[in-house]
Amino acid sequence: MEKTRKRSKKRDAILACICSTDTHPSAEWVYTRLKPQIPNLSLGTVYRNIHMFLEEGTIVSVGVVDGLERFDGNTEPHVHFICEDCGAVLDVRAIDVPEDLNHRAEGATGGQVSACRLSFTGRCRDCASRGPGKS
Amino acid sequence: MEKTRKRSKKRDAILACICSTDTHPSAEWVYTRLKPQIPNLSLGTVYRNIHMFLEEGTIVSVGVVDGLERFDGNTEPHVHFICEDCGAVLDVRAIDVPEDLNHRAEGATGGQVSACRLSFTGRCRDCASRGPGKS
DNA sequence: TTCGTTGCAAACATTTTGCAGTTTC
DNA sequence: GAAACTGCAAAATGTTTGCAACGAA
Repeated sequence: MEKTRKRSKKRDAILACICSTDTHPSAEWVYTRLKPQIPNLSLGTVYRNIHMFLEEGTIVSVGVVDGLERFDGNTEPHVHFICEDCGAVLDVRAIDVPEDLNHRAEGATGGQVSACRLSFTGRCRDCASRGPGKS
Repeated sequence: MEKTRKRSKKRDAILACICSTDTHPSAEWVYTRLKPQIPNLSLGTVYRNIHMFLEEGTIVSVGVVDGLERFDGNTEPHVHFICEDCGAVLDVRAIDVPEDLNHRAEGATGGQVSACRLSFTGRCRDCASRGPGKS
């Protein structure tokens, strides 16, 4: 018994919001951004829909940064840079994920690989240029 | 004014616990494992010390899996496999992180790279062999 | 004796969930 | 009209923190 899915304006808006930014937003970010346009939006709805998108593969999780899970509407495998200072998540287009890596990982582990994540952590250019101030 | 650090048996035990396993444990896992030997250990202490180890670079974070942050006493850069089914985090020794990647990332982003993380997600061998049952 | 460390419990922050009302088909 | 979707608030979860007692230097 499959669960039929109905359309909803809020769902459309949430997905559009995630896909129209390169900030790799968190649920709260999406909520805050949509709230002015959709005053009766609730945070629970954002979480519920994001979870749906993840399940169906429409979006992807970039991981948890400073306690907040971050998402990406770009489901193509690509490399990320995560700033430890400001929490920014940036795409690194100059480096790409080696093609055969997933297969090699399956061979090495004997498991099934569904995704590969390659990311760097450090201080982004803006934070680095603000001087060596640690935090 | 530097903060001098005093020795503590609990701290030693926590670090030893993390370094003596390849399960990439969570704070709670460490707590549960040490509790029988150290009955008056408290979870807050585990968190506090883990945070200390992270700061000084004695251990490393592997990321958040199923809402739990996981740690690794092996600070050498290496590849991980994360099972979506059972939450296991495994080392993938057959694949290694390309050497010059951090430098290339710095060049590409203009920032300072402190670490690189390469990980696969999927179903581990044990879970995969249990048949295609989704969850 | 000094100051870092700890237990304990309360505080926090993020995410999930139950339910009653609303929207979509 | 049935079933999915949503707002709301309460609950659940993982982590942090304040404070008084404790332990190492």
